[in-house]
Amino acid sequence: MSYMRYDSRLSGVLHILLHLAEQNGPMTSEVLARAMETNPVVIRRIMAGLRNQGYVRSEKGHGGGWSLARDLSRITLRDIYTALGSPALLAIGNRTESPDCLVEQAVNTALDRAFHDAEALLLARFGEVTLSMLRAEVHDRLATRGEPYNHDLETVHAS
Amino acid sequence: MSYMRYDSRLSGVLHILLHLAEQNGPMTSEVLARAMETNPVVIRRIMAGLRNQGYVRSEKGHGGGWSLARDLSRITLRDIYTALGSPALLAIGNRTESPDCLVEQAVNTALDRAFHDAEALLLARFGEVTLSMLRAEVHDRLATRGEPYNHDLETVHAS
DNA sequence: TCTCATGTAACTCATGATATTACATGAGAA
DNA sequence: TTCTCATGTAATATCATGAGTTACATGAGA
Repeated sequence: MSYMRYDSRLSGVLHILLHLAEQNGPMTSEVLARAMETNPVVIRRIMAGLRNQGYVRSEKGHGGGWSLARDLSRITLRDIYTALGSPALLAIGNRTESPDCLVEQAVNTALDRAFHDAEALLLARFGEVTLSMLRAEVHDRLATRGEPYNHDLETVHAS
Repeated sequence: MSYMRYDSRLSGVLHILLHLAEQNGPMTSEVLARAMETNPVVIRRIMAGLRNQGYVRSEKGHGGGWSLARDLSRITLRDIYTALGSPALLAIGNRTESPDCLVEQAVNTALDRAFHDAEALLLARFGEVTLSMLRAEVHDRLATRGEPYNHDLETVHAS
């Protein structure tokens, strides 16, 4: 498997949650991992965080797996981002935290302003979008295409 | 040396350029590397890019080193960012580029909008700030403090 | 009690950024 | 000319991190 230069967990988790929403029963880490082309343990690790925040449920044993614990209209992208532990948003930053050098202080101040505003913008955008909006968009696209309804994860993500 | 979780080259280079501006003659990679707590070769690699874009000059031999090749008022943070090869700004991104799955398409579209706007904001901010503005800020801070003038890199960055 | 599924610790592996080594090139001083 | 200083750059090594993997424990249902 090739490695990402950036963190794609948010993208991956949203994908999983939307598939769960179109599903009757729970889905196993095994199945989700195949679809996401990763390892079941990785799925469990990520989903464990969401479960602790009350977004999903997990059940052991026969017929067990992962399912949604809350209505999609009450979950924003920002909620999920936070539930993932608020990973770093920016790939660039200052060389040092609180330098003695005045020159460096000036550089840091200028860059920090820009960094802070960009992060605030991202978070604000994330906060405006609920998962139910994304689901609606999926249904719109399906309707536009006029294709038969198929949300089945195994079929869609067949390798 | 401890490692950064993000790219701090922009921050480092700006710092170097502002110190060069307060300097009479050229400064060697050796001296700059000590101040930036890195290796002279790293300095040369980074500065080589800036030289090719016409922002700095390098001279070999006795009395050689790095010096500015353009007025600070004609260099924006964005210029330097670009000269560094426009490194990635965001630390998060989509799992896949152009997925077949409609659900993933919807997720990507939503996230991409936010990502794009945040990047545009950052670049716009970078474009508004010239290095001469930063130098002015340094001088303001010095004046406010009422301290004696000292831009000497070796002194300020004494370990 | 057997199987399935999650829970989690421990470990391995791949990658990319940075650092280091080594040597070539060119400029000025002696 | 020759010595020293400084950049130019290829090749290599190091290190932090994220992701993947293995192994085994726990608990639920058939």
